[in-house]
Amino acid sequence: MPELPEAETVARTLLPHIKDCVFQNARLLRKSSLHPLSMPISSLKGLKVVEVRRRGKLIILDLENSGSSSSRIPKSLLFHLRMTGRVFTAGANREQGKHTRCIFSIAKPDLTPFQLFFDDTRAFGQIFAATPALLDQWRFWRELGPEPLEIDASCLEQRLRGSRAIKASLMDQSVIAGIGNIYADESLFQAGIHPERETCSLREPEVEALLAALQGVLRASISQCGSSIRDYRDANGNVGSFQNSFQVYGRGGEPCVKCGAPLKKTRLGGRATVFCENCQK
DNA sequence: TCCTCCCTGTTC
DNA sequence: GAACAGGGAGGA
Repeated sequence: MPELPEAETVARTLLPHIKDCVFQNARLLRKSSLHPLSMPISSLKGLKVVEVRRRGKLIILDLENSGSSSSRIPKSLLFHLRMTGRVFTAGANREQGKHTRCIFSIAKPDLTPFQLFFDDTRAFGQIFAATPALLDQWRFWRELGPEPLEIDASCLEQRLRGSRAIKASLMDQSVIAGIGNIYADESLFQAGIHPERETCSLREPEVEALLAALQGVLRASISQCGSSIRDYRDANGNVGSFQNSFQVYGRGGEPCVKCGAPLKKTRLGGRATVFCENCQK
């Protein structure tokens, strides 16, 4: 389930492959894999990749005109991997797979062209070719919250208003960006906070502990190239290893690493939720 | 604010 | 052959 650390890892591993490469042809194999607000992918032809970065769970390729003519409006290509999306490069001869949704052919000037694949088994992921004006029309983008690794506790406290369950707030991308089910459960456990606590009931030290846990878990996962449950791979096809460090996610019924009591598994907001009733209040 | 749906492979 | 995995859109 690609969340912030996985998107960060894909962006980092993709960059050296495609920096300074120019988009040529593109083939969209499943219409619904293109965001409805997106420009046609053919409009990327002739654009050069100048940067690959991440915002929340989104992977963003910044593009600019490779020639001297035509418009200077910056464009970008965004990937949202959702659960099973994968972005990777392959040789010019690689055939489309069963779950390939889009193929871009790209090349560095005067070098052999190759391909940028977007595969997605469950087809929830989307690509979005955009100008800044188009992105502004996308409500999700407009309302995307701040990066959790760049905020302080007072900022988080301000954003955690209202009476919702804290886990629902953490996973709300307009509150903070990039947190999904795995890192919400893991950070709440580390901070000793019950996932159903109302956000407005959290005291200042608890918010500080929560942010510290969140940032610690995200940084640790990034340093281990993310978590691979089954589908996730980086741009080189490698798995991450943070799944070996999970303390609660996917461990319902197993003993708590802190107190030994069996971890409780419930559903919260339609999502599987695992926590320790002893350690999380 | 909460629920259902989208989608497909895996597990029970 | 049903349950489950789950981010976000859209509706109740």
